[in-house]
Amino acid sequence: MSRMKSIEPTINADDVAPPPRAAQKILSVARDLFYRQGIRAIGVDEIVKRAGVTKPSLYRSFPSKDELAASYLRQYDLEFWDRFDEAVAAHPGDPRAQIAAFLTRVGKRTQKADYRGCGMTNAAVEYPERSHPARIVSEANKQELRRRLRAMAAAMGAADADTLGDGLLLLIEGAYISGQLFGLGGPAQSVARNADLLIGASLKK
Amino acid sequence: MSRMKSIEPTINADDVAPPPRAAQKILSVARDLFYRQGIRAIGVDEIVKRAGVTKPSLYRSFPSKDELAASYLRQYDLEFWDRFDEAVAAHPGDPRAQIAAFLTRVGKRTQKADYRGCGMTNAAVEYPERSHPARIVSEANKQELRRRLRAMAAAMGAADADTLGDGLLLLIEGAYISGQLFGLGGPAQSVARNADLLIGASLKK
DNA sequence: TGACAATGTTACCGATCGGTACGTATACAT
DNA sequence: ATGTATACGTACCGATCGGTAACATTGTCA
Repeated sequence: MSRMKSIEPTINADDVAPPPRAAQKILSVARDLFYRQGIRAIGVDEIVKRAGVTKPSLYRSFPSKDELAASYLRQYDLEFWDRFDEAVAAHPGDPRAQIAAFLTRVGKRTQKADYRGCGMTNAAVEYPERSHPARIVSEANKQELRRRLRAMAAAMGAADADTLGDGLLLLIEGAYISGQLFGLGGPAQSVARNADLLIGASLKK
Repeated sequence: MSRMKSIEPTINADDVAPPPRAAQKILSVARDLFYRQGIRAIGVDEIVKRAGVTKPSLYRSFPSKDELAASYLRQYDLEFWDRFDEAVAAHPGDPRAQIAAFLTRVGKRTQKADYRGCGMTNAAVEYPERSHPARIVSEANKQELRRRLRAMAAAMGAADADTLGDGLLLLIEGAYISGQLFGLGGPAQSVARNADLLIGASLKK
């Protein structure tokens, strides 16, 4: 009720977005809290408090907390593939360089102070049940990542493309976890170098 | 520390400080539930119910749920190094074979139906706060693992031992996570093969 | 047997969990 | 103005969270 700042003369001309303003704010806050603290660690009360809204607003835009978590991960999925495709686009037709570019960036990100790993991976750890909405999004993302890594390994001319693709996936997941386990100076900073060594050892002679 | 399992029916000569029977049962049940479902997902009520005891029994043996979780991880730590040292002892003086033996077993375990990854790693994901009792145990375990892997890499004669040791750690953590993310047929089954390729590529020529 | 300590039990605490019934404020078309 | 639809807020729900006070039972010694 202390919303006395109606200095604005008429209606806001810029905010023409049809989806409820509250939903966007809620998702934005939830994304931040879920990633940094974990999904189970954050209650809906804290989300709505920090978003400056109330609970019914949350439940009008999202059917449940679990679905809100799934929405957070769907957004995370989009941003993940943006980053991935950015590395791919930077080196057309050169999958080895594409991997190197992607992993160099991953390695750098893991060295940042507030790094908390991969939101997808973390969610899967928090929710082992296969049917959980958040986990379904997470599993789909990882399946697709595996598919693409194997395809890139094949394009590199690996002797055993599936094994190399899976090896790269193991290194990536290891970097995500190690990045949040060890802080600065952790093993994750060497992920690009190790991946390149593994690739070199996996190509057809 | 009186590690003899005496069969004497008389007084317990070895077990000088008899840990309460209830405490053992509680820890056993907690270990199972924490590992399979996650620590945050399990309440103390469920633990005591399944253990056939009541809550005060739990809180007389453990100061808090967080400390119970830490105790679970301390036990996990012991069993982990048992498995690790078993692989080491199987191939004296041959660190490359030791790693191969350990990772072959890890790869096999990840293919079991109820595999839920590494309890240490999972706990660290669940509790990002550095000061949490469970996370402290987890971090110590991982630091030690890193130290030993780097030492083994050096013993193998790696060109860059620290990088290889860290690469092996990334593969291992990746296997833990991938094992629970993808079920059967996941990337984790190739961890030993990929590790061997990486080792081969990292030795001094 | 009696004394004592360890262990187990009943019943309860305040706080927080995810979720909802229901009334209110605002915008726009008629 | 008035109807109508939509967005938002107040107040509350039962269940469960981790944790505890007070009491009953048990086993082990002298």
